[in-house]
Amino acid sequence: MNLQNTLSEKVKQAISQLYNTSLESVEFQSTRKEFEGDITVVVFPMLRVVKGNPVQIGEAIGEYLVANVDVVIRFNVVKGFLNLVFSDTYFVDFFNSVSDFSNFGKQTGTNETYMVEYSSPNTNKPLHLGHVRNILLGYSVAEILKASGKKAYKTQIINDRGIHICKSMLAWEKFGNGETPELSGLKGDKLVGNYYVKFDQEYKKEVLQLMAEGLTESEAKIKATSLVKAQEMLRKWEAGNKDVVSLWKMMNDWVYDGFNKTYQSIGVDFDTLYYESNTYLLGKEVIKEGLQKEVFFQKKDGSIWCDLTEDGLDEKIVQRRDGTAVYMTQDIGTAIQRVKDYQDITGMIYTVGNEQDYHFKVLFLILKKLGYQWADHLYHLSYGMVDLPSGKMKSREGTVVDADDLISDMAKTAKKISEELGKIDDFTEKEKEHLYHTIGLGALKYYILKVDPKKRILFNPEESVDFQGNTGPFIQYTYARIQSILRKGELSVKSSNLEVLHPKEKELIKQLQLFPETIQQAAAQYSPALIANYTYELVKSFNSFYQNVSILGADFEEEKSFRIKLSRAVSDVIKTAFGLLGIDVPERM
RNA sequence: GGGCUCGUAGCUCAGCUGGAUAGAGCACCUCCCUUCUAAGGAGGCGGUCAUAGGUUCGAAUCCUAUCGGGCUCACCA
Repeated sequence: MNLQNTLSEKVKQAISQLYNTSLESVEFQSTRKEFEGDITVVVFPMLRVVKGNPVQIGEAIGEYLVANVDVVIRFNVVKGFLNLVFSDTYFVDFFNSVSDFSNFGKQTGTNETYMVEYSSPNTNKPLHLGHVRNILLGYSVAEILKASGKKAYKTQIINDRGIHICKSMLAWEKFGNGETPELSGLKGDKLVGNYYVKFDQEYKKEVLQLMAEGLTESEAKIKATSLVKAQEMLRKWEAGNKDVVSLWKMMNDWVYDGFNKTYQSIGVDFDTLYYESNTYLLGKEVIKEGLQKEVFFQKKDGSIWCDLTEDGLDEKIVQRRDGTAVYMTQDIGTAIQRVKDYQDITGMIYTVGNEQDYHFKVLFLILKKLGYQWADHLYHLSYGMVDLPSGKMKSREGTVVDADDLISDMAKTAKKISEELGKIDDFTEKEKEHLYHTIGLGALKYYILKVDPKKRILFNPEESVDFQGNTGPFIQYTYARIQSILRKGELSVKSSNLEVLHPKEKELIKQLQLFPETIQQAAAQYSPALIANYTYELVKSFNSFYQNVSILGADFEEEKSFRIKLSRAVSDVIKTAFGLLGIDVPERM
């Protein structure tokens, strides 16, 4: 039982003894820094059951708590706020009770298992900044779930099939002259992406040509030869045409090779993969089943629908009149397939942009109507677009920010700043490159993850490489500084029995105490931002401590030892927290 | 037009289930490197929490309306 629950019980006792009525719950909040105290009881809500002056009630409860709870040593009442002061030994005891902070805050073992889907790119072009936000969010949420005691499978569904890849294939056949990643030295995804662009250029030319010949724009767009050929190619693919399929395999393999390099560079991974080419036909049996269960209904023309008007939504088609599946059908089938593949799944998280909010609302509702228990634990991890100061990113207009370029740019900036500071001149070139990558990536990841996923991000390249204040590198830097302290101050292991703490020490310990709770909250809300902001607060507390009390030069051995241990605890928590965000921390920088 | 979502300092963002005088960072100004990494610290400047109503002891937070930005309303994926 934690202290807050104990206090809550004691306050209820106080109320029943002093006023002879019972209280349902007690409201706590952290004490504002301009007042003395470690936690605050809000008296106002009690006025419903206890008649009287809030200040007097506060005083009475305060006296009761000081008399009956050891850790409460003083109190003061301001208006309706009862501020309680804890003894320093309470904080020392808490600190000593954790022998090792390296896994502090992480829970193990509940029986919940989530499948977290993220990234899920199309295979016709390289990953860009939009994917980066998706990837960072998905990976981080999976890590946070694991830290909160749940099991998580990371997956992605690779959209490897469809007209888009056929376009790249067609352009490669026509203009490629047998170019391969090996021959050209290009990353596979970049190479395939180039042909997609090539296709679009050709296509546009043809459309203009046709319009010059007198067709309307919409006619021309349909009749352009390139497009017709691409559609033909897709039909051949669906029919299993050997040549088309083998070309498709070859080019997709190039792309996977490129994607894997990018994933590796970002530092994310997957436990299992799904390919649309294997899943796009799933779901049709479920439609039959749903018809029987009357979850769906059939219109006169033969098309099949789900009526969601009672739930405030529209009717949604799940099968075309020609009997073919739509996107929704596929998603229904894939969800069910996943639970067949991994039978311990209790819920699923889909990391997909907010333009699909409606789609997922409908999908989840349909799955629920079909009666799957796990349908109650589906979550659309929806996130806003990433815009540039110049406006939206559009792949066709070439205004996208390429993921690989972005990462290397961030590393370059890190290099520039590091070189100016000159603290790592003794590093080897290889060590330096590694560090620049760590810092640049840390800046990028933190910049994106600290923002609430729902909000759109205005990606300002200059700001994202800011290394001061609430940024990844600043936190990494603090971590590195602590490692330096630990290297210099040999740690005497004797336990500390200090009875008096410096206010800054107390502040730090309070901050550390919040970590487990923060992880749980972040997991419940699927919010890496919560972890990011917590870490920043912790670092600020540490810096304030660091600047205001001497660590290595403490007067007594015991004090010195305590402060070094405290610093180590802070760095352990930073490392854990950043691990949840997928950010590495360097030993030196 | 219907639905969803966002609107907090000049800029980028926090603000937990309603609670005390709304918080950080950047930018601008003042101090602090002979001491453990100054990518730092201490302080100052800066707000009608989009607007108007409502709910109550109390609203940035909840409700309603309005304004503004974004997304979405395909037998596309």
